[in-house]
Amino acid sequence: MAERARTATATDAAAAPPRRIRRGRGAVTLAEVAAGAGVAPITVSRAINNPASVSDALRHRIEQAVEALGYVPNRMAGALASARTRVIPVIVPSLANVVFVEVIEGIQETLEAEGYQMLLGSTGYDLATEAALATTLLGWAPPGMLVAGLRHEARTTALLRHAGIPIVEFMETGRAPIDMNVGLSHVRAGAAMAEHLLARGYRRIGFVGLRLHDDYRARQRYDGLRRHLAGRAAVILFDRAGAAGQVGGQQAGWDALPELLAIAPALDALFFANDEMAVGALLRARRDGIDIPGRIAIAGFNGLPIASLTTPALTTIVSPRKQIGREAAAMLLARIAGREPTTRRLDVGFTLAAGGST
Amino acid sequence: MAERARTATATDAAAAPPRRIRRGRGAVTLAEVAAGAGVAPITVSRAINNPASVSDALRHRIEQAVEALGYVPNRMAGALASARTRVIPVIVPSLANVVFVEVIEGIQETLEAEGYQMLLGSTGYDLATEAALATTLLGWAPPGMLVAGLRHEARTTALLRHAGIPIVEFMETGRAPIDMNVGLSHVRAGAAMAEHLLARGYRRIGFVGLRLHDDYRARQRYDGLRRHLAGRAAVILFDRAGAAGQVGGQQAGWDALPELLAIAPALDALFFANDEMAVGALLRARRDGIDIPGRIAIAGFNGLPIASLTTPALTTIVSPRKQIGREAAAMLLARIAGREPTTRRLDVGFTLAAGGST
DNA sequence: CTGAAAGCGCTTACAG
DNA sequence: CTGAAAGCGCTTACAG
Repeated sequence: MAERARTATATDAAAAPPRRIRRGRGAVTLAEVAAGAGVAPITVSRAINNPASVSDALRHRIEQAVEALGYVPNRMAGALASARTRVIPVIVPSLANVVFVEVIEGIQETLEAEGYQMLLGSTGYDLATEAALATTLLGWAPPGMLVAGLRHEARTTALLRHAGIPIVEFMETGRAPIDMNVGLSHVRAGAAMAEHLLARGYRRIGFVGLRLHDDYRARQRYDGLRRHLAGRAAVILFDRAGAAGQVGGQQAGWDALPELLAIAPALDALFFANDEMAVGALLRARRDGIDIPGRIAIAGFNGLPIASLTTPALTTIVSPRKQIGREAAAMLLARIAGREPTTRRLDVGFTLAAGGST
Repeated sequence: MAERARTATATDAAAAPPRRIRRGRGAVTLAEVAAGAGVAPITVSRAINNPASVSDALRHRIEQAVEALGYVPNRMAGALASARTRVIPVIVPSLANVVFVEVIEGIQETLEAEGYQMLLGSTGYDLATEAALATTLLGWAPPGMLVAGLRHEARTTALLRHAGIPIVEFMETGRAPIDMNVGLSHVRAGAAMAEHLLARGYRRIGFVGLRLHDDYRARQRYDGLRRHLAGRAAVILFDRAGAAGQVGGQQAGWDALPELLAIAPALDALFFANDEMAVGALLRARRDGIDIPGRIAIAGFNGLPIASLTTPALTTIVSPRKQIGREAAAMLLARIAGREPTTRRLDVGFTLAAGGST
């Protein structure tokens, strides 16, 4: 066997176990393994994909040849021939946002357990990029697809709707999904925070976002807040600019606090679009000696671990991010396997964690 | 044209622009587009991949057919036939760590600009998983590959070394790479912090890591610290346990501070393995009224934005993470294009940002 | 500028 | 349990 292996890879000087994988035109092929083991290619294919279907003797010879030649099956050829891939594309707006990363972890975990691989694409919050990405990714003939959000360009929606594969849109609930949906209601989350702030006596409330034009889920939280407060408290919206691709947003919160206090000194509470901004504001308050919540209350959204470590602890809304990922992937896998999931639209809900900051 | 298109997709009831993409056995193929446009398949291929090589008239007819049928090219078939893919695998230990995410952003940015796509794999800090992942990913016959770190199982190293494609190992410098390398010296980073702490008069120094068994780059920083302090200051290593997959590590730093002060009250400085832990310790100190740096100095590693927002500001070592990603991708693309990069081993360095916490 | 033929590296049926 | 033939959906040469 070793003899044959060496012959097959003549350019390899003193090859022992060190394999020679020649990729592109030139990689070790199934046919070469078959020749090495003295069997037909289809038998090698079976030995690899369904070992039980091949006799022990042949399987052993084939395994040796695979080892000796350093054979790595060409997945594209396999996928093309079988019309089956185990790679599932996942489209998210950004990796710079911890929230998506945690959802992705939940997805990855679930997919991996079933032998699927994740192909990650990031749009940079741009719907045109999303459309292009969706097209490219569909070109890999995936068995299903996961996309963040329910809002897309019309062509993206049309493309996915007619792709003939299961699709899960994850993050928020709301409008009708292309196919399936897992998430939470950001409108209700905003309303929940409104209720909390009202209950604690705040009546002049500012909502502070970062590049809200891109972040429509934050806008939904604002909408929920505004509607719930209507007639009961005053609301102001602040849309902060900020470096694109900025990780976190602490700096934005840090910068915002003194400016907003100067512009609107009568405000008694600030609901930030996310915990990073809220933490940045808390840190600024700490440095400048601004009393929280005495001078002004501060709340965030997401429920990041750091929220419970600040002084005072940050009031925030905890979203079950990893669960969203797991449920979305599970729903998709069920449909890929031909099973009908328990539900095609899942609202995972949220919880409000009240801290000392409000 | 529309007439023919409709004929080709007979199952499609009242198809106007809404395409019908039938994937797997059944997707619209290049051949169907060719039939629709009344040309040979190869002409459609050219019209798509090299529009200039086809006459305006034909190109126009083909574009219409593509549009009408909702044709999405099958990338696997294309890649198999041309032995060329534009998908580049990137292997990292974790996405839960901001540091890798930022490197990934740099990579993605650079790859995307050249029309390449990233296939992300995460190992969960497990080298056996890394080996499996590398094998699978090579099966997609990529033109090159990016892998975090210089330490792998022997089989992974052998596999990649003989894959016959350019490989960049990124994050740290040190031992000889499989092919190319971009990163910084974590040993020198540890030594730099040692020098800083010595200069500020600290002589009893603790290094605090989280699951150091997995995080060998943190161990390298500790080694640099220890060696540089040898004979000049006392050093103690604390290896904290912590939930796997924990995002951040603030909780670990929060928990560690009081415990370490109780166990080793004579310590005068703590160098944490990363900024998250250090920030957690700072927040704990804030809550418990522990004077930083009066009672004990605190330093971190990474240079996250939050480091400059704490009170006192956190002393840390800033790693150019996005640059690492950009340089690694650029180096790889150069080699894929047949150009020799300026260098095959790049040390991007680091800077020490001294804050009030030391 | 356009096309007929062969082939990329596998797997699916169909036979034995 | 094993194999010969055909084909997955494209692109590469080679011709005109």
